[in-house]
Amino acid sequence: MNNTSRHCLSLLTNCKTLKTLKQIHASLVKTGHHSDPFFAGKLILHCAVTISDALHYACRFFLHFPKPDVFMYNTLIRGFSESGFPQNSVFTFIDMRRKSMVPPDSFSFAFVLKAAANYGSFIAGIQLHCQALVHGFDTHLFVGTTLISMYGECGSVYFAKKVFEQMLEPNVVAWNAIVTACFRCGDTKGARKLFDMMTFKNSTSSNVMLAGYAKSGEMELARKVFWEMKVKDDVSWSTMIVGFAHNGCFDEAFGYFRELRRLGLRPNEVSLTGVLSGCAQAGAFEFGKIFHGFIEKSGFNWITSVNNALVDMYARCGNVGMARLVFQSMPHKSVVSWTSMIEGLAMYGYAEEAVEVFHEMEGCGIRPDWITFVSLLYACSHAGLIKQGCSYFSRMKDVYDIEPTIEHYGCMVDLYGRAGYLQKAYDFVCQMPISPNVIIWRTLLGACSIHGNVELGEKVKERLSELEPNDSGDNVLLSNIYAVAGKWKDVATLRRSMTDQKIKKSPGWSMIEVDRTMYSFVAGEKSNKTTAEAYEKLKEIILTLRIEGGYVPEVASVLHDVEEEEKEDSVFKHSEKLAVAFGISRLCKGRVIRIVKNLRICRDCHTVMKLISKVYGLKIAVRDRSRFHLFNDGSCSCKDYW
DNA sequence: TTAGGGTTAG
Repeated sequence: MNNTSRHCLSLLTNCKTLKTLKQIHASLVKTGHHSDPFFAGKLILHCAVTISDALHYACRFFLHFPKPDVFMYNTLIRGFSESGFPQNSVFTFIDMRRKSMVPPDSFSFAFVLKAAANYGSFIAGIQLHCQALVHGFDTHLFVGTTLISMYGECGSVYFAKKVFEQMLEPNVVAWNAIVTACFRCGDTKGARKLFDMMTFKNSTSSNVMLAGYAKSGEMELARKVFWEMKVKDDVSWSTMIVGFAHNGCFDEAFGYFRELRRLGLRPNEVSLTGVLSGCAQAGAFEFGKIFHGFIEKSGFNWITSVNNALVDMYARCGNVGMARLVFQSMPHKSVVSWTSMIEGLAMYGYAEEAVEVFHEMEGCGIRPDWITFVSLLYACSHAGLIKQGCSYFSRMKDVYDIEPTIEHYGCMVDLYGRAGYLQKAYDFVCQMPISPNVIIWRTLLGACSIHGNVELGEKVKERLSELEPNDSGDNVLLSNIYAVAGKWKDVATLRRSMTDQKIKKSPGWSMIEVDRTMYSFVAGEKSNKTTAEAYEKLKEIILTLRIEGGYVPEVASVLHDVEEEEKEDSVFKHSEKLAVAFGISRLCKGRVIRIVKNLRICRDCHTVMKLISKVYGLKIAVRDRSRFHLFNDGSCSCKDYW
């Protein structure tokens, strides 16, 4: 290789943007390197794999190339697969064999099988398996392992085991692959059996077990394997931390993170995104801030995934301003960063801002993906932007060629339903090209509950009962619809049938962080000291609100047909009221009160929060199951539309 | 070629 060639190669390797890539391409043409498959292959590799928005450039270049070799084909197959177009990988593989008569090598199979695994296509996978048989690659170590992993992803542990059994001398990687496949297909016992049978294990083998147990929610078994491991690498630690966070064990996640630091080990970006995700789910703002400080100090603040997790954490912990600051200071923003910001703003009802961010994103040349549109439509539905919502729904298909998924349809049902166009929402569901799932019907039932439509509510509940007969939430929603309409007989019948079928209402809980401890309150629970303290404070607050704020309890949605006074008593037990009372009693003045709740906030609690914010001059952030409510000076950021 | 992470409608 001469100096010019070496220079071209180094330019290609360091190229980061499509613009410089085009310049390098031009210089390759000048020097005559462009028709050399080696350089052409490298060029495509960088277009397709390294630079996110340059795949189309790679395709154009590839199509005009006179005789692409197997390396070029493999690169394009890999590029399609890694950029989220797995079907195109398969088409390219077929083209390679049929049109160009280029025989595939082991890499071609490995890449294309990974693509088939990515979109979980068992049919494509089995056809590729046949091809591998024809070319004699099925017992090849690399290809065999990818086949096992593909069958695992496609849910066929039977075929995965068959491939494994036919391998002549499976190495530790193949063993790890078959254990992973068992876990993916839910065969936890099979995975354990194979793990115990392994004569040689590497650190990945144990990490596979940790990940498998963590994904099946078996954290105790994961913990056992973890502490039995002689050498724990950073993947082992991050698997545990993330595993705990995903299984709702936030204290454990934070504990393992602390232990990791106590041992003098440096956490990696995966552990950090894991703990941040834990903070986001739990609403642990103070913890989140500590991790942010650590991230700044230890230089993780240039990593996009860590910043994305920070944006999400701040948004979900009630501080969308900080989420914005982190977002603005990010050195590089991916589609996930933009989507997280849109989603964050949408949760607060700041739909106009969310739409603005979306247009800014388009202006930067970032292509939105299907999740971006879910967030954007969510923003519109939660703020009553019906026209815009409809227009983005069609824009998604017409401009970006993104096929709407059940999630997008769900947003549209919510958009119409929440705004009161119940018949339109119902017709929309009936005309959907995808068959509606429980969530779609539940969204519609929720809308019927907001707008008090008994007739449609009953019709929708019937459909829900066919799909999921024993859901407590659905029964409670219908019961509320009856209660608001004053149909106490129907309420009683429904509640009797719930008792008969042993359907229990899931209790409402709220959490609040005080002095870096998370306190949780459950509706009606009076067993401990903190709850007693909260009840005492709440009594005093309610009295103040009655005198100074003119508060009258809204008890319409209380289930039973009982006396008004009893109904009042029942709404005073709501967990978010207890949490806010506890916050007022314990937190120093001037601090924002942040509450996380598992159910939707009720109308009476919403009123109380608004009044507290005015009478006590406090800012309160309540995250309910679906969105944020920021109470300040007597009003809420949701503009009472939720 | 095997293991860990961020955004997903109610």
